[in-house]
Amino acid sequence: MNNIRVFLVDDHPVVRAGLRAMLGDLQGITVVAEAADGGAALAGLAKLHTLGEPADVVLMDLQMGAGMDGVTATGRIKAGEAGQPAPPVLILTTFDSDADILAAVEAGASGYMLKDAPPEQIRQAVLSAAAGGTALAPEVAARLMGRIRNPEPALSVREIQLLELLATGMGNRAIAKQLFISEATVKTHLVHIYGKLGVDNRTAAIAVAAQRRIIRRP
Amino acid sequence: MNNIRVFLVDDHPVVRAGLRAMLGDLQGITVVAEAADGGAALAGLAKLHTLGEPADVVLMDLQMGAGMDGVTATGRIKAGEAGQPAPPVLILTTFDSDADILAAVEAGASGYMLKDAPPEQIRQAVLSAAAGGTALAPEVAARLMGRIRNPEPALSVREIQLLELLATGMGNRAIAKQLFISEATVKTHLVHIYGKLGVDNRTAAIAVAAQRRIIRRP
DNA sequence: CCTGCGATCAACCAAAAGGTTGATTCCGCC
DNA sequence: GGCGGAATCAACCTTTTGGTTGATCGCAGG
Repeated sequence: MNNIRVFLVDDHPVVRAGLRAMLGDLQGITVVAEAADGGAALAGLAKLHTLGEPADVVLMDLQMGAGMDGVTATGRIKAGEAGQPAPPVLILTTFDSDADILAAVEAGASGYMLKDAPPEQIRQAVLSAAAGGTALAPEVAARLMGRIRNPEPALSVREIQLLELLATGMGNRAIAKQLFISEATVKTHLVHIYGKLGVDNRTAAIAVAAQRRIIRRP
Repeated sequence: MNNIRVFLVDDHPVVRAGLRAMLGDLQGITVVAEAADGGAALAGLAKLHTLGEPADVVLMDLQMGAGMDGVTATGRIKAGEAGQPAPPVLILTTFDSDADILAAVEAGASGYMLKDAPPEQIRQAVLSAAAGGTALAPEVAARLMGRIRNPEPALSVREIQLLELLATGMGNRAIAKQLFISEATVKTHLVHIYGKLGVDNRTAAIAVAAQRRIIRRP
């Protein structure tokens, strides 16, 4: 059986319709179900599973809130159901910030594509993911390559996390609470961040991080 | 002739496909052309015009860069070609910041819808725009109402100037030097800015200002 | 002409952020 | 098994910001 069964997850009906139209026309690919958010996606996946018709690939939009959870949760299905491997998750999103990419890869996504990619690229990514491979948009791949090549200040995941909260205007105290750590630790992280970004205050850190696309700005 | 001729403008092939599928099914609506950016859109509109088959509605995504220009430019067609009215422009975007909405309305858009709106709402908006009416997404309408009820204090030119330097990560001392004023004055301005933006520190001010598009971010 | 507002500055105090030193724990790696 | 890096926290100190009060100047509008 070489018909690839795709599960769409995106909160925009327009985008779902687009993907459906775009992928549905292609022979060998069938869109078997859709969901508007992470919760519905998990329910849908479970249902398909019990029907004995599991999806082969999950195509998921990455939103700040529930998106990431979706990936990790999908991964957890794998752990729970021993014999049945979880479908690979292919992220399809608008932004290409380091923070997003790293988070997605770390959460176990097997691909990261941008929404403005040409249809053919998206199709290829789906095929590749279904075959157990990985698929990165050229822009994303380039960014990752750059990260490894440049011994440039490699920020840790935690530090990027911090940076993101920083950019929302939160004070050290608020950040500490949010991350369940002490203010002292926040300050330590900040000192490290400043050092790595070659900067000496939080505002400049945000400016540099945003410019280097370490964090996203909508 | 009651067949509505729609022109799609969106840089995401996925979204264009979605809209095409979503609107094309509906009787009385035909998607006659598409474009990926403002420039191509203008060229396409002109071409349709010379063919004697002008579009009735332009459905346009609003991107930071060229999107807004597209609306104004479309408006300019109207001014140029005396007898031929320009097609109404319906904005369809992801974000609903005050600045975006205001800018769109000011530029002459005849509608502002959000991409996560249900298909039916989008169809209604297209029909309404084609009929010469306006269409606002409920969320957008609510936001506008809120603005009228309690208008946000406008920042002075000087204050925006400050904000811009602020966003580069400069300290008060540096800003003072740059603007040839004293640190005291910088602080005074900042206090005013914080008040107007409803914020209490510089980082949050930048976040809000950026979100409201009060300052640029490349 | 007077009122209001933007821009400018000063002095002062409280709070937050920045910087340093040092210490602990938990990893992964050679 | 030890080495180094990431993450965590504490105590202490300096600098920067934030917040307040009050004052001067110039210009636009009623």
